[in-house]
Amino acid sequence: MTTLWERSRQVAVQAILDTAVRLFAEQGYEQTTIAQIAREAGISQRSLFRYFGTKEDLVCGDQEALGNLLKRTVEQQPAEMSAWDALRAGFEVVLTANHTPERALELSRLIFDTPSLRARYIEKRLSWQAELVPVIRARLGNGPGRPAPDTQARAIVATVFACADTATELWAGHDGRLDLADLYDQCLGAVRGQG
Amino acid sequence: MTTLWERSRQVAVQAILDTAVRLFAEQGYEQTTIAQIAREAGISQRSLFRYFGTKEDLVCGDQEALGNLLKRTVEQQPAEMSAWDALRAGFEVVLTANHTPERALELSRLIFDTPSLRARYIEKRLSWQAELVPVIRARLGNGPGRPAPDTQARAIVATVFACADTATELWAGHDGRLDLADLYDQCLGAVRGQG
DNA sequence: GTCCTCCTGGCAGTTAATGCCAAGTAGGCG
DNA sequence: CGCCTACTTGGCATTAACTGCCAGGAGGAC
Repeated sequence: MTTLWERSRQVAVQAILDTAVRLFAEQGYEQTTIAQIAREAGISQRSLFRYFGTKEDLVCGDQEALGNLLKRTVEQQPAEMSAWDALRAGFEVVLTANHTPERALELSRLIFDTPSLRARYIEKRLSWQAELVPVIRARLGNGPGRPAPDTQARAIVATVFACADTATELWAGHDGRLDLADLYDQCLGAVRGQG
Repeated sequence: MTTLWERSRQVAVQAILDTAVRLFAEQGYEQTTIAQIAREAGISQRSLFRYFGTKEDLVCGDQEALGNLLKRTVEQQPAEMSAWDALRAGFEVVLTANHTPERALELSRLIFDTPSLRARYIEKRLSWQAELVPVIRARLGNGPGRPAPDTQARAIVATVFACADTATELWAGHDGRLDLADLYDQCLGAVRGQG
């Protein structure tokens, strides 16, 4: 039940999203105004702000869902798997669940080329990081002479995200011709010594 | 020559900065308007925007200088020093050059607690990263079977910044009672295996 | 049909930020 | 000292992202 509203809402969201991404690609993010997107999507400016709280959410909005997916996937990895491998597995799942590669490439380029978008994107990712820290901490063995588990977990999560980000940037810079998972492994290998 | 203008400019900048930081600490960043800062600092709103291009620059403004300092310091490390050690040395210099610890703590907390500020801070950080990549690449030995130097350099720089950020967040969370350089080493150690 | 609920659109208002122009001030020069 | 030039300052208008408020319309239960 309560389906028609939700369905038309989904349709509206998709129409707005398509319009926005098209306009951003055509004339750039900063040069595109909310008024223009609303006009071309056939919706009022006021309602657009109800669907997407901010202009940046038009690009980074569905990151929320990906964050949850990542967390759930990492949690479900076997307990004997190391923190690094569990995160790697989560990253892999998120990659395949993303969008079509073309769309993902378009969005990645938009984000990496627009400072304010990139900042916003990372801001969202920081909240995933925070949520992942306890999950990773639970997976760490408390070896002797190691830093506090919290510090350790935070550092590991931050590093994994930094490498994922770097890999994505390289991937977008090469127009998606390289394999993203490969790039991720290379980045992590460069950091952890041939990992 | 051209001293009186520069001197009074310095005075004005400092007065604005003090007013702004005080107001931010008192009532929060979002709740403080540019108009209020300008009024209390005895300057017109228009001139305030000439000194500081954006509201966020009132907090993150001098990060620019720190970025340059970091880059120069890393460049000047002996050629035989590893990329990791050179970055570590640069980080150390930046730490001591920062501000008084109290001021640094206050600013760090403000940044970490205010999403838009944190986003802006990361944006600045990303531009340092980009500038540091060629410096680090020049320092990498082209061992066999390694990833492309560019990938390697980007990954290393991103990781170092991720650890520095994590350490700063932990430091601010503990009210500055822990040693920041220690935290940085712990983070990097957790990532690189007892580094 | 009636009522209730939720969504939508318009309108006004706030805030950050930018361009423009007139007025003021420092400093060099006769 | 008086003048001219260079540069700064402040007020005004404007834009763009948001937000609150309120009237009106479209589902859905009875």
